[in-house]
Amino acid sequence: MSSLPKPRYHQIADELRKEIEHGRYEIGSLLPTELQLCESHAISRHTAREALRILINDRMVQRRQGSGTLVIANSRQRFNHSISTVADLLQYGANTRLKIVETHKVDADESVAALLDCKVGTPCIHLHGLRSASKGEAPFCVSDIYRVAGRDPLTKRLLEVRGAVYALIDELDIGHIGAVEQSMNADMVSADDAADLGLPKRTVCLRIVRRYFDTDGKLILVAVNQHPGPEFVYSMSLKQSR
Amino acid sequence: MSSLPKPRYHQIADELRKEIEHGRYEIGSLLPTELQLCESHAISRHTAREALRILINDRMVQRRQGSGTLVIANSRQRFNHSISTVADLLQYGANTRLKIVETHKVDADESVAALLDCKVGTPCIHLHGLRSASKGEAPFCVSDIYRVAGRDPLTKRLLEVRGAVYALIDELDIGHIGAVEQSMNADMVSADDAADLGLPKRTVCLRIVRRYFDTDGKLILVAVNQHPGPEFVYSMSLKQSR
DNA sequence: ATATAAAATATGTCCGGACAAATTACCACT
DNA sequence: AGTGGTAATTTGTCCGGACATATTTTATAT
Repeated sequence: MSSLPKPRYHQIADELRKEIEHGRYEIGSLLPTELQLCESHAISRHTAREALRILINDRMVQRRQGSGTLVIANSRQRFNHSISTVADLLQYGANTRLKIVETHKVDADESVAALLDCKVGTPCIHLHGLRSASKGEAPFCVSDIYRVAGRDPLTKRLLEVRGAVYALIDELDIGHIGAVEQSMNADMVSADDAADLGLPKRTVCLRIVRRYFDTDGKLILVAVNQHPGPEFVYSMSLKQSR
Repeated sequence: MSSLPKPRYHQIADELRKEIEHGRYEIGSLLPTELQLCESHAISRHTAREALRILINDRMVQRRQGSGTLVIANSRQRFNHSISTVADLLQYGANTRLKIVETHKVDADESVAALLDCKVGTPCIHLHGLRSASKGEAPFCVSDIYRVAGRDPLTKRLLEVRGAVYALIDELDIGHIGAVEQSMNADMVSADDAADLGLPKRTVCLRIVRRYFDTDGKLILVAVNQHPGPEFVYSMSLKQSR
């Protein structure tokens, strides 16, 4: 399927990236000019610019008219080292109580399709729950869990979930988690969720989306957690990299 | 200063973005083809493609060969903010432009005292600024920087800051950063800050508070960054611990 | 009515050109 | 040595063209 060679500009970008990573071009130094790249690689100026644009998108270089292409990082600025681990995350999950309120199959609308990286209309399962510190305590978080539906045992188990779970990943034998991608943004709690939590309608929340991947990098499920109010603070320490 | 007209492709991207935001093109629908844009705006195919590329970078559209340009979001999805080491943070700072709007001495009230871990009434300095991707672009973040005032050279340098800085830590010779503590919560943008950013009053924001410590663990300064809107997403990867 | 093949459509890759704008380098003058 | 002006260099904007590739639509066959 992808037996075709990469586009030329991709190859050149990869080459330049490697050279930067291996110290041929240090941070603060200039890459070859467009014209030099055209000459050294027998390409058009357009192709040279496309290659450099990839490095801009990687946040490895900055370009300035009249000046040149400055190296500002020596590796792709994409996903970076964790500041926490999957084990930490699983421990957090085990220390709180998730009450599953609703479970059903849905056909993915745009937002669910975006979460699960699948096509609109794909059959999915959706678990809706409330998380609290322990039984009897007021919930502090609304959780929505999504997975592409299949005929696999895990989908079946998720559809059968009732009541409270403490360690979702463990109790449902979800399998070995290879990695988790986590993203956060601020938004408003939806009207339904505000009602579930006994909150006014226009309540801000910190929304944390976690995508769980297995050891082969395949997406297992996505969990969307909404923590209402400015009082919920997510803290972490950044280490000095060495 | 920026009396020059914007490049044509920027204008067309802005126009298309507004049309998407106002519902002319719904999520899931197709934008005009390249050829249609060329005809309706009397531009070359190259310029049409540059305009659409801006919308790709905004994460508002996806393009597929043979198919067209699909709307996937109805507002700008601001770039992912992925920081997990001190070096990442310094790099991020160098890649964006902080325009210092206001600098003055204050006596710490309760909230500033809590930030700086000092007593109420302690003399402090406060820098207020706006952060944007580059000169001429709309600010996407309000920054407030605090430090306990002393007779030290750094306090003096901070009080003398004017205009734009790109790498605050480096340009002001702030010294060696040993660690950074970072916390996040969701809140509302203050009325003053909303006005600075040209936003409605009741706009949610992701507030990120960073406390910078030197290598001896002493607090250097605190920066409070407010990123308005649900479009700003902070992401990170969690690794499986070994 | 359904399946398959062919044609049309829409974006992707890559070439070339020209002029504009910003920065750097160089030179002349004080 | 410092300053100002000019020229050279480098990237940015925008035009045009051609062919390749992927998707959608249409036509044809069963």
